[in-house]
Amino acid sequence: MRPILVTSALPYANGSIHLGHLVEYVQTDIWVRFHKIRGRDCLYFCADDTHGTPIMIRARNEGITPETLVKRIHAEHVADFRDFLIGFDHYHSTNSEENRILSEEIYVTNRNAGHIHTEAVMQAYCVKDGIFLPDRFIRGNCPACGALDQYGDACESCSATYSPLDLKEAHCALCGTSPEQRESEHFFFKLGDFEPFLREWTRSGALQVQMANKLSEWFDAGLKAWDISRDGPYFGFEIPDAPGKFFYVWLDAPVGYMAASLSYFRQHGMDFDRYWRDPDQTEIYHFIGKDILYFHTLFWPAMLKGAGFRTPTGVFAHGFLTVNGQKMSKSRGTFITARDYLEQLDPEYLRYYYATKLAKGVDDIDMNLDDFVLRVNSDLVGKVVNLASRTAGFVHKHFQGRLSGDYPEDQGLFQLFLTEARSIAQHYHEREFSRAMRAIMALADKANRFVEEKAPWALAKENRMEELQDTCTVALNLFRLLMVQLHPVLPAMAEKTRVFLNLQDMNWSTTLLPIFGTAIQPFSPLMQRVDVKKVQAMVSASREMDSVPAVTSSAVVPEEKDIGITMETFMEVDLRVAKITHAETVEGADKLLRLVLDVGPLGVRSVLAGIRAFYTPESLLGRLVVLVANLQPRKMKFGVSEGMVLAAGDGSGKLFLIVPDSGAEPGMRVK
RNA sequence: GGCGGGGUAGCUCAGUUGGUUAGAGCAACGGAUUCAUAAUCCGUGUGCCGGGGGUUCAAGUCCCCCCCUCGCUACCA
Repeated sequence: MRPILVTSALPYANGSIHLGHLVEYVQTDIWVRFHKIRGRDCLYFCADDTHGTPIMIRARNEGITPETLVKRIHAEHVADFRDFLIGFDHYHSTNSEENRILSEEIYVTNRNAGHIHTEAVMQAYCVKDGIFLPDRFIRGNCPACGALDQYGDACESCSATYSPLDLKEAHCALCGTSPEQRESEHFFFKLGDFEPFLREWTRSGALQVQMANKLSEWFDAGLKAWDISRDGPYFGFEIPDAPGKFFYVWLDAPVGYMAASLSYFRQHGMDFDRYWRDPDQTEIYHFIGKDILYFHTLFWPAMLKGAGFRTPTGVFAHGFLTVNGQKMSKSRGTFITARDYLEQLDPEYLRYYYATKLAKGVDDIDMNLDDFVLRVNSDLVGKVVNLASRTAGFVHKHFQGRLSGDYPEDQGLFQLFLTEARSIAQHYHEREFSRAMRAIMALADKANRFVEEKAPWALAKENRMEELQDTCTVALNLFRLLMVQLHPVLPAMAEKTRVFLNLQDMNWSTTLLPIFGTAIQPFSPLMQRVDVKKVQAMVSASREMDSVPAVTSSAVVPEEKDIGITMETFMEVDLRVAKITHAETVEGADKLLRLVLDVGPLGVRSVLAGIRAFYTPESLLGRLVVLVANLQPRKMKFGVSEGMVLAAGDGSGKLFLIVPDSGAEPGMRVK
C-alpha cells in the first residue's frame, strides 16, 4: 500500500472557524484516522491561507501589521482544530519561507516553459489608500437601474453585470473617495496550454462524476488565461524579476499544501520529492468544498504539471452546511463558530452527527438542532455507551472486574461483527460515513438485544454466576468492537474505552481476537447526554455576536467579502406601510403613545411608540407610517408592543416619523 | 436571469441497471423490563414517493411541462 498524503482546504486567516468549515475538517479527519488505525502510512496537512487584500485591509483597520494579524488568527485556528480533535500532522501557513520558495519555483518553471504572459489591464486605483481596488472594494450606483451603493462588478438589485468603470458615482469602499483609472501590467497563466492534459486528468477517476460534469461545462466555455498578479502594496509574495508585482492569493494558497508538507518533511528527515514528484510511490488527496472546485481541478493541476510536479490522485468535494434547513444566519443564531460550540458542547457530538450525514457526494448537509440532540443521545449514549454501562457493574460487583477466562459462546455475534467490519471499512474508505454509522448502530442494536435476551440481572438473582460473567464478557467484547469501528469518528471516546478495558490500542487489526481473562477498570460515563439547554445557550450566544465582522461562508473563499451586510440580511427586516387608525396617550407613561395600525393583509397591530413629545394623538390619525412588522413582540410595563414605527432623529431626542408617499397602501412591503 | 442539488412516513434520510404488498433511524403510541446516563426489548405506519402529462406488461426509479425549496453564480473565478 502506497503512503498517502491528505489535505483539507486552507481556511482564510480573516475570520474564525465555524460549523460550516468543520464539515470539511471532520470529514477529512475521519478519513485520515480511519487509514491510520488500519495501519496505513497516512499524513494529514493543512495551513492558514494568509494573503490578499482583505487581510491587508483588516490589519490596517486594526492598526497592526498583516503578519501580526495572521499570527493571531493562526493561534486561534490551531486551538479550534485541536479542540475539535482534528489531527493534522502539521498545520502550517502560506506566509512561510517554504511557501515562498515553492511558489516561486512553480511560477519560474512555468514562466520558463512559456506558460506566462503579460498584458496591460485598466484598473481602479484609490489615491488616498494607495492601492488598486478589487471590484468588490468599489461601491457606486448601478448604471442599469440606478440602485444605490452596489458592488463594482454587479448589481444586487437588478442583476446587471458591468465593469467598475461604468459604475455611477463610484467610490472606494474603504475611504469613500472616487478612484481613478490606472493602467497596469498583469501576469497571466495560460491555462489553455493545458487543456488536453486537463481533459484527460479530469476523466481519470480523480473526481466525483458530478464534478467532472461541471468541469466539462468549463471546457465547453473555453479555458481563459488566469490573472495571477496584483500590484503592490499587496500582502503576499513578490513575483521574481517583477518588482512591485505580487502573486495573487489564489496562486500561492494551494501551494500551501506543499509548503506544509515540506516543513514537516524537513523536521522528520523525509523526502519531499517522493511525495510530490513521483505518482507511482505515493497518493495525494485534497478534500475541498464544491465552491473552490475551479481552483483545485483546473489551475492547481495545471500549475503542478507545468512545473514538473505530479498531480493529485483525487480531489473530493463536499457540499455546504445548512442549519435547521437554512443557510447559516447570524440573526437566527445559526452562524455558530467553533468556539461558540465548544463553550457549550462536546466536539464528539458534532463529529458523530456529521458522520451520520456525510457521504461521498456533493450534496449539502443539514444540521437540524433538534435532530442533532435526539440522534446523538439515542445512538451514542442510549445504544453504544449503554452497552458498557449496563454490564460493567456486574463484572465489578461479582468478579473483581475480571472477564471470563475463556471467550464464551456468543451466538456467533463476535464473528458477525468482524464480518460486518469489512463492509464498514469499505464504507469508510469510500467516504460513505453515513452508511458506516448506520451499519455500526445496527450492530449496537444486536448487542443490546443479546443482553436483553440473557437478562444478566436475572442471572445475578438466580446466582448463575458463570453465565452472568459470560454474558458481560460478550457484551463488553462487542462494545469494544463498536468503539474500534467508531474510533475514526470518536477518538477521545475510543481512548477512554481503551483505558477502561485495559487495552494496548484501539486499532482495527487488533480486534480480530476477543479479550478474556483480563481485568477492566471501573466504569465511568464515557459520554454525557447532549443537554438541550446548552444547545439553546449556544444559539443565543451566536445571535449576540451580531457585530463581529463577517467571515467567509465556506471552507476557503478569500476574496473581498467583508464589506457591509448582504441584501439577504437586509431583507430579513420586514418593513410595511401601515395606517394609523387610532392613537392615544398611555396612562402613566410620559413618552409613549399607543398606536393602532392597519397593516392591510397583515391585520391590525398595537404598537407603543416613544413619540408623545413630538406628536399629538389627533395629528396622527389616518396617517401612513413605516412599521417593522416582524420584530418580536415586546412586553412593556404598559402592555405589549407588536412592532416598531420608524422615525428619524439625530440622537438629541427629537424625532420625525418616516412617512410613505401618497399612493402607498397599508400592508405594502418597503424595500 | 443562468447553473446545480433537492422535493419519499412528524424529523433526518436510503431507495441499485424501471419489476413482488415503498424502506431505515429517530420521534410518537401500546406493552414488557429494571442491569444501565428515564437507557433497553417487543409491537404499531391507509406515506396522492411536489403537481400534471407521456413511454412501458410494469415508474419513486425513464421523457416532457409546471410548482416549491436550497445552494452557487451574475460572461467571472
